[in-house]
Amino acid sequence: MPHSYRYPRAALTVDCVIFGYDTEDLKVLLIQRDSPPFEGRWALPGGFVDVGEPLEEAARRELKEETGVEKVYLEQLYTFGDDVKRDPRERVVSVAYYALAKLSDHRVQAATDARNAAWFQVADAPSLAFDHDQVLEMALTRLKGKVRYQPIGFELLPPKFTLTQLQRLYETLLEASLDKRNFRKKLLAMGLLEELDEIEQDVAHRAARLYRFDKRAYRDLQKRGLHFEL
Amino acid sequence: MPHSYRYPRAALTVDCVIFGYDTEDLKVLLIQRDSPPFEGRWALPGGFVDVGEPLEEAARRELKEETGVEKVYLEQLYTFGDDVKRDPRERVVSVAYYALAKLSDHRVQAATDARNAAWFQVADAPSLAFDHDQVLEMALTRLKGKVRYQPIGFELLPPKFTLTQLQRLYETLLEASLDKRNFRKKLLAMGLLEELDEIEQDVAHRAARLYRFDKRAYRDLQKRGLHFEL
DNA sequence: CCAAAAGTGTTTCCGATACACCCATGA
DNA sequence: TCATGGGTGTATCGGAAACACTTTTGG
Repeated sequence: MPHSYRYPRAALTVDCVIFGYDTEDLKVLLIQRDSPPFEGRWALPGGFVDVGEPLEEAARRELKEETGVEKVYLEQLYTFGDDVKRDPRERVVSVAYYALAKLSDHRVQAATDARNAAWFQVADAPSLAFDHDQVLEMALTRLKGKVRYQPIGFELLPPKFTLTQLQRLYETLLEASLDKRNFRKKLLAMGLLEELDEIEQDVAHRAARLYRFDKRAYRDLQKRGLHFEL
Repeated sequence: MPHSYRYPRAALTVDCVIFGYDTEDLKVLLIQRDSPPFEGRWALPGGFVDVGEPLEEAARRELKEETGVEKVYLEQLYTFGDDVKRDPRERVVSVAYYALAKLSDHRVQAATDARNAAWFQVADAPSLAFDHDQVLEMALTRLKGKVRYQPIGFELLPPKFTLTQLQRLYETLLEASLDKRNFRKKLLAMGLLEELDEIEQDVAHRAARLYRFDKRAYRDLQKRGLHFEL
């Protein structure tokens, strides 16, 4: 026990809510705890922050160690530290992040690690360890809110996608059905979609054109002070 | 040095960006540091979180101790911990909050405490200690964004205010000039303003009617799933 | 009576919404 | 040839924006 301080200190952790999307449903990646407290319960991936480690780096490290997920969109969500007993062992303050992963890239990883990891439909996720239910709920609220005015939805889709896939994603996130023609008109009018000379493969009907999100155009849009919306 | 841990731990602090509004300008309350590091420099009020203390409680305590401000609207902003050298002494992770204060209630306090405290115009605040410039900037961005879709502007005004005062506040926050008739139409149409049978006093022209923000009506609005906007 | 701000409606315009049919492809 | 989804245009509606003069009050 070599590290001593004048006053007691809280432990500092990071937790990650990793969202994925699966042509139908919004999913979240959970790990099953292999030790107390809450042994056997599902929880958000996360762990202790090293004293010399930037917060976001800690979040990415834990993400990779526990689930194999890397190189994802990651954003700080909220810091949970109002309930001093949220961890039964001692005072733990946790900085929560949420991540958006392209499910296609991360299908296999789930079962590879020492810990048991699995994608759950957000709608029927089990009751989680610690206050992680609350963290998940906040992440979901944030995602649903943010998707309206920032083009983060694209982080959940493969790099090349059809307009119908994009529309389904928005319909899932916004919990609303959208008009196909109006949706296309709006999205294409923004000029943020690059129309590719490719079409989807292996479908049992007319193949749809593929598009790619144009990051450069979005940055230009931002510079001109304009906003993405709906 | 009675408190020992297996691994070294970061120190945990809270910092507060306290905004006030003064019929003209947006202000921020700063304190002058009386000890190193950054002795003499202006900084955001804040300090260490006690191990048994909820985060928000720590923020309110520091706010009161250092500036006398209490009972304000307070909301978590962001947790700063990516730069491991943001405090030159050791690793410090800081949970930042922002507060909205009615300047009228807090005019005197500024100079009362042991530390030197003062309201600065946000536009010409001095360069701050630590990474507090960055914290202030983020708080400002958040305030400007949030004011559009949540009725938090009222927290900056006295309980009874005129429509012109409210409009000036929004013009300041949004950095835009608004049409008087359209502004009034819109705000009154929301039904969130309670029209009082009082008028402002001691003005050298026709006295304006006073209004009060109707919290109950807002809660009802929220329950019906509707949003405040602009 | 003058200065200063309060208060008040209507028209115009643009973006949001509603809506239905033909086309291409693989089975 | 049939089932499945892809792709397309127009008319209507409603809220946002533009816009100027009269009223009240104190000095």
